[in-house]
Amino acid sequence: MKLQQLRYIWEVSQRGLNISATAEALYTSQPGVSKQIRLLEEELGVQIFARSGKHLSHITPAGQAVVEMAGRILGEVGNIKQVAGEFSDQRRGDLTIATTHTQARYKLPAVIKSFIQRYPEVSLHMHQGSPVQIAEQAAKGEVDFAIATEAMELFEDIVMLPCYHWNRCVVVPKGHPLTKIKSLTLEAVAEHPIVTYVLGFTGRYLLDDAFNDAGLQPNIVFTATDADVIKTYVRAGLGVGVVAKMAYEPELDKDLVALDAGHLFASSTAKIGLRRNSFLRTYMYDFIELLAPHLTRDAVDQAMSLKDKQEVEAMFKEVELPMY
Amino acid sequence: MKLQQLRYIWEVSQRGLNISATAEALYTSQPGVSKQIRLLEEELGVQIFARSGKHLSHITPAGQAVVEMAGRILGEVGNIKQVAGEFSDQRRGDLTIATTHTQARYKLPAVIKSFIQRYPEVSLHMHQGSPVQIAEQAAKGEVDFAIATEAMELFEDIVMLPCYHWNRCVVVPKGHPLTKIKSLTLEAVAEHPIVTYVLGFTGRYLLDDAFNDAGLQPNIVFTATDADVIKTYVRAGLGVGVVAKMAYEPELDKDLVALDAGHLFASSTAKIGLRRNSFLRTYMYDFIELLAPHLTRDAVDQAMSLKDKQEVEAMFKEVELPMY
DNA sequence: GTTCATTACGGATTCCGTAAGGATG
DNA sequence: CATCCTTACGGAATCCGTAATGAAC
Repeated sequence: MKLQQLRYIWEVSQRGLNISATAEALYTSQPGVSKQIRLLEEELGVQIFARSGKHLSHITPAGQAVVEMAGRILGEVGNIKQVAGEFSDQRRGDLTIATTHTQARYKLPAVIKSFIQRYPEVSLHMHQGSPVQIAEQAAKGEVDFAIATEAMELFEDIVMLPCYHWNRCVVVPKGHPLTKIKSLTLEAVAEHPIVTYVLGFTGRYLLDDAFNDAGLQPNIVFTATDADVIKTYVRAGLGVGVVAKMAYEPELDKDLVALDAGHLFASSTAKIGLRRNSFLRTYMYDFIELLAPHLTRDAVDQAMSLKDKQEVEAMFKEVELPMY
Repeated sequence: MKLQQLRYIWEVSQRGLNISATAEALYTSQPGVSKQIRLLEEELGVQIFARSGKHLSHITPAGQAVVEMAGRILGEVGNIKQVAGEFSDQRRGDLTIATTHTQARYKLPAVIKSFIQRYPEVSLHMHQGSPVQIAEQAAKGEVDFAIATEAMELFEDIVMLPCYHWNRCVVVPKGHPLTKIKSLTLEAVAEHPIVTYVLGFTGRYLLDDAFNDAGLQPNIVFTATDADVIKTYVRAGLGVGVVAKMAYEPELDKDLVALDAGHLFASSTAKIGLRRNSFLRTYMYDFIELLAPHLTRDAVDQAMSLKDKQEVEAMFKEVELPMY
């Protein structure tokens, strides 16, 4: 049995049982992968993948179990490398973060600026994607962190730590009728066409909930995955925008007015997702603490050692998170 | 990084940092081991073992962490093999048990007889040793089970499941003065020279405790690690024997008399020790259940998933174990 | 002086990539 | 017919064992 064979079956299982795609992703030849898998199956005396003719059709029950254990092994191998890196040079290494537009664009720049000042030799990689993609990458160990507001609860292997709350504002062009009202209400907002996030992004569902609960049927004329696009269409006069408050930048958005809507919608919580049982480098702990000062090294370690998500939630129940 | 390299550093760390001994134990050449370790260290960029000249002097902190993770990886590799064996043929495989003389000689024969009837194709290996050796073998994964009365609590990675209680009897030659008393007391026993187990074996410490608590100073003239030897010296007239009740065999020991001493000493509990996180074959579950009927597959799985020994103890608190 | 780890080197094995073949949908 | 897995084969890299060297206790 070889580590590479385990890596092959793991990757194949993660890529829809496609050996060709796996070989390409691992920068090797496809017959090589095919052969090593076969060798492993022979050594173990069980089929891992069921073939229909020359195509892989599904994973056998035995394969299911083996692949799962292979995943754990590969995780530990990654940990060994991390530990080795940590001991060989505290200041060097890689940090790979997957996050959504909202975080990448409005919240993370400041954090990253501090971080690269402190760790100039760590090479930083950012992956942007949808909440589901992000969480998946973290669950598979492709990235060190996932930072998002939603979807991370879908993966069992992820520990989610709450970072901060945030809420929304309504952005309108200067002089818009809504700027004339003294206190903003859902009813007032619902009278105008609305431009906001796509479902599954940036807490969109909380917005729908609020209107539903108030018995209102808002006219959502346009949805986008990020606030930059939304603001563009608000400028074009398509409607009023509902975006994260932190997406309003006074400097750049002088032509728009932001009306606080924190009292209209339930607040969302941005979380950082870490793969369970992963070893964290010192600079990773420091990054987390820069992002969310209450997440000290000790707090992170403690949360990672808990068994289920409910215990983690309970652990942070009393903590006062900042609101943006 | 290769699995063999991990196996090498793991074995070296377990064998007092002796590469030669490790190479021999793994049936390979010592320069080969030396080289692979060096290659791994180069790849990881950290020293795992500190050298003083040409001797390994100690494990570095980094090495400590790496070796620990290597151990987990090797454990999972073993599990993969077990799973594969389970799926390829339910009836074939290996079962390796480490146990003490008392269990091997008096309790296990019946269990094993049933077992080999049910699983004639499983090849059975028994390792006999001291309680500490046994527990260590189980902790390292060298054997599937450890069965003993003591010492297993010393290893963090072992889950101990209580199997049955047992207590002691006093064996004397026919016609011995003790056979004349109507109810046996500690005081009566203490008046004679005693032959019993050595410390660390078969609950010897409970025997000392009982005499101490009664303020008695017994005259222990001979100790052995097993009851066969003890009985031999009782026959020779050296003294009265204190042995496990199950060690008295009416058929074979017709020349001796066993006097029940269950009321004089606290009872001991024989336990089976399993390595945490290990995958068990179906026949292993069946073996355990033959040994201790209350340890069903579900009960074992449940106990294995518990975090610490105290929880396991609590789980079996209410269970009535047989007494031998 | 014995034990023990490293270096050097040659043979065998293993691994990997290219090219060709056959099955599937 | 395009996709995809398997087999076949040759070159390269790796691994392993023997022998020799050198340091430590």
